[in-house]
Amino acid sequence: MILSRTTEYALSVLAFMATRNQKMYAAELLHQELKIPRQYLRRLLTDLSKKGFIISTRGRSGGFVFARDMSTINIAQIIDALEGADAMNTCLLGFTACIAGHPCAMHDLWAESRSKVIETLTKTTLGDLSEKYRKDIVTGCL
Amino acid sequence: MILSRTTEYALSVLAFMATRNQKMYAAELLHQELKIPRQYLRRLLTDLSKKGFIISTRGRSGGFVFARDMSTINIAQIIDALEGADAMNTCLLGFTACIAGHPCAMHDLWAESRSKVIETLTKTTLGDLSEKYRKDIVTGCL
DNA sequence: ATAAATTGCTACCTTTTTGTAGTAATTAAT
DNA sequence: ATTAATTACTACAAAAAGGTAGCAATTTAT
Ligand code: FES
Ligand code: FES
Repeated sequence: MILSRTTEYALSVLAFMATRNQKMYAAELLHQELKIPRQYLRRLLTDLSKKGFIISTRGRSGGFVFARDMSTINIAQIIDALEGADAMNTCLLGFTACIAGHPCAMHDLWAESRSKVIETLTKTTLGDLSEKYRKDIVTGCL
Repeated sequence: MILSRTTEYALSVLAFMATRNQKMYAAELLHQELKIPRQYLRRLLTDLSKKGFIISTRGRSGGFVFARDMSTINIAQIIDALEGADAMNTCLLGFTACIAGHPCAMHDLWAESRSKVIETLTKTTLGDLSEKYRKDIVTGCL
């Protein structure tokens, strides 16, 4: 399962904004480009602005802009903001705590894989995605 | 989020059965040991037996036994059976397909991390967990 | 001023996931 | 045979996630 649909939406939106070289994005545009349900997306965008990733401006010609430089926003931060700080630090076998001092039978192997994933997500910023897009490395839907 | 609660329950149950050296396990025992809601667990156990991981026997002194040798059941198989075959092969940005020929901006990095996780989960069997437990490497709840 | 284009908010609806209750079927012990 | 211990099944309830609708507030263009 990995991520909730809402989190995927958030990543999708922010990655889209990062790769297109446009200052402001209206919800309606994002809705049309990314096919995320209109009203649900509106709520998500408000949420993302409350969480400090983007800034909203109301009124005609309003929309959403990044709140800080894209290179300071990494993927792990976005996931954490939407799924809760340590949604990734859970025990694979579903025990309440996943701590090295009290490991389940999967702990060592799992903790290692997991930390690699987190490392990758942490070192990748929206700025990196932007660069990739400009270098035409990406041919997909985004 | 990573796994649904139900999948965690399944892993927890099967890992428990693998580590204790007992032939048959009644639902009631598993419920008490693992604190999984009684009726929900019952349904899950029936499901796991339909999926070929365990075999159920009804009646007095009935319960659940492994359907095949523990060393032939790996963690990835269990996850796949509960979450759907390629729940792990999704695009991190939520696009419908995640295929190398049509990559999104996250694809390369993500695909690499992901395949390492899958490799770990695939090469770890319930037999491995059992051994670990017997070597007292595990001190946790399991 | 007025209208148009936008976000903010609230209330509701639908679907999926998780959890509960009760009854039927099966087996073993007595 | 009867009872006790177990799984199987069905239907429902509660909670969480995802989605919809409509109106209020704000800003810009005219
Ligand atoms: S305790 Fe289970 S993965 Fe860490
Ligand atoms: S296409 Fe997005 S991760 Fe593969």
